[in-house]
Amino acid sequence: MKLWSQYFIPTLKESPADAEIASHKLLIRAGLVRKLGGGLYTYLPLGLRVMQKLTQVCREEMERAGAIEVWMPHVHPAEFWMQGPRWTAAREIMFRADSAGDGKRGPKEPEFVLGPTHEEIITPLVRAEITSYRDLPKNFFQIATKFRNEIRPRFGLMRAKEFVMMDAYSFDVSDEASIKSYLAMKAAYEAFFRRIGAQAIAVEADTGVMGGSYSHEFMVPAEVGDDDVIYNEASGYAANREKATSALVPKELADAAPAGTLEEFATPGVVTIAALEAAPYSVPADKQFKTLVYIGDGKPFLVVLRGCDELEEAKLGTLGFGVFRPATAEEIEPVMGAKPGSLGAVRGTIKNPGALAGVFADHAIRLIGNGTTGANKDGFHLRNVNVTRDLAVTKFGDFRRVRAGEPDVKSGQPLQVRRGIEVGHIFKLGTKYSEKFGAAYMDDQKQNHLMEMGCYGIGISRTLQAIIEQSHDADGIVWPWNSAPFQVLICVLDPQMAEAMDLAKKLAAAAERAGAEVLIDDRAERPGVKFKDADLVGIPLRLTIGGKGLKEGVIELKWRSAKDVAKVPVAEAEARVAAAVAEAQARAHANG
RNA sequence: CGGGGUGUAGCUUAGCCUGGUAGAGCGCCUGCUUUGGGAGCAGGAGGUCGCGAGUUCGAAUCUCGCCGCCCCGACCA
Repeated sequence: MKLWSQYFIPTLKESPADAEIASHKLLIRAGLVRKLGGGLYTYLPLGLRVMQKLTQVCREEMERAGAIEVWMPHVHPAEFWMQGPRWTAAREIMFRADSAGDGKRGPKEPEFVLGPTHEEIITPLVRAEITSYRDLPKNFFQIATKFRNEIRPRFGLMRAKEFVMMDAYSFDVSDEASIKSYLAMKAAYEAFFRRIGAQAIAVEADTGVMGGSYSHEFMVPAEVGDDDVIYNEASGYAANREKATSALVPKELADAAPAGTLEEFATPGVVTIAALEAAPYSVPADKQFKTLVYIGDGKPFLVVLRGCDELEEAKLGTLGFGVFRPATAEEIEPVMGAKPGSLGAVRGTIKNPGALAGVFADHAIRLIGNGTTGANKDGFHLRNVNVTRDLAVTKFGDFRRVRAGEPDVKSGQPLQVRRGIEVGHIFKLGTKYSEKFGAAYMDDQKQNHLMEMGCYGIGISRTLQAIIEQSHDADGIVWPWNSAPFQVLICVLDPQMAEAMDLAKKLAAAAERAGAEVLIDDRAERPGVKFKDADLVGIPLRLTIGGKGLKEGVIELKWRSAKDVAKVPVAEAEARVAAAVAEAQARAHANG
């Protein structure tokens, strides 16, 4: 039991100017956190209590799923990362942790980095400690601070430079066993989000810089989310924007027979899809080929899409390049023979085809049949371009961005799009890291094999804010029972009345015996202030003890999530409070 | 890193265009009154106007540079 007057809950009437979204404003106004700098926050007592709640539920669910808790350093010798498979890609987001001196001691390359995640640390550990199939499977997790030098921290805790994450790493003897671990974690995640009262859904996701074979993201639907979820409610299909695909191109699509002769025509000044759509050319965007030049690991490659489609850059990750980026105009001309706007992938028109690492075409261009593309000659295009006959395609793939309304691959019904906050992510990694670090085990036939890995993350601090985003009203936060910093708030309107305070303490004890945590508002404030703060802070169950009520022999019982107020006779109050707590716990247990 | 915005008391801000005493509300302190949905009156403390140059007799205000913060884009839990 805590007394508000002795505790520290600095609430604010007005929102700070730098908060835009509801959950960010409420985090500050309800006194949960304070900002130190961009993406850096101090957790005040109330914020810390919520964090501890989430952490504990997370720990319980991980352990229930068979994972084992460890604690790894946050300062990593950089050589672990240099030995790993993603140093080039990951180093930009890592803080370096050299001496804070004036640079005389500081080497050019970092000696230490702050850990953004821990694959590079856990894999060498397991390599050294586990060598027999008898010791597998193993799944290690920790709940700790992560450091990422985010280019743009956002929305309070939503994307911070320093944040709390649960990260877990599974090691298995085989692909099948690894899938089992993966599914166990997926179930544990679902249990975790259910218990803390967050509505999170699992969606198929891209593996990104993590590498590996497949993954799911856990998304909390919210308008302010950073990610688009593409889904169809009926079929159950759900994927994030980077991964989403559709049945736009039928599987059995027969390529049209070549039609017409390849023909060059002058298009002076035309360098955009839109300009070619306009008169006098009038070529619809879905009959144009869009040719993009990228640089992958230093070598240029082409991506061909329909003129009406957008490239989903993340999908280029499937091509196997370590890093890739759009080519500059200066890089393009020597390879292609023309400036951007007149490019094409027609055989024989590319100036220096030998320089290319490949020509990758989106499946959807097969829908074009007879189309138009750049001639690799400034001011000229080619018409009657046929995919199979004319284009120098190395490989077809899915590179386009899916749009709402396209047919779902599962049901053929239209796909929908909504925004979401990514609160968790699970990856089946395969042997990407175990191979790099030599994490192998010996089987019962004395054969050595690489371990099959998985890695799993939950953004605990981000989840905290996502809950607020999902559960608030005009007056403040509405905490789910299991996430609340306290479950019961006792508002004593006349704290100078000994009778009122005595009753408050008795009720607090009853609520505590029933398993709740109690905060008593004993401040010498007017009732209006206390009620406003109570709504703002959002503790699920509020008991009000006032001089007026006591004269009538009643106290009030009110749920934060409901409007109605129940008057309870003082004589029955202890029993009623205990029953209310028990009921809330049962409800929280049943549906989160 | 590119684009846009912004910086005045602990918080929210006015003043800046058109240079001349830095103002309000909330919060805080003292007193009196009030006491069931962010009270009233009276008194008070609190400011290098983000930092640095420049223009000027004089700069919160005009000019230049830097920095912080916020929003949009790429990345992520």
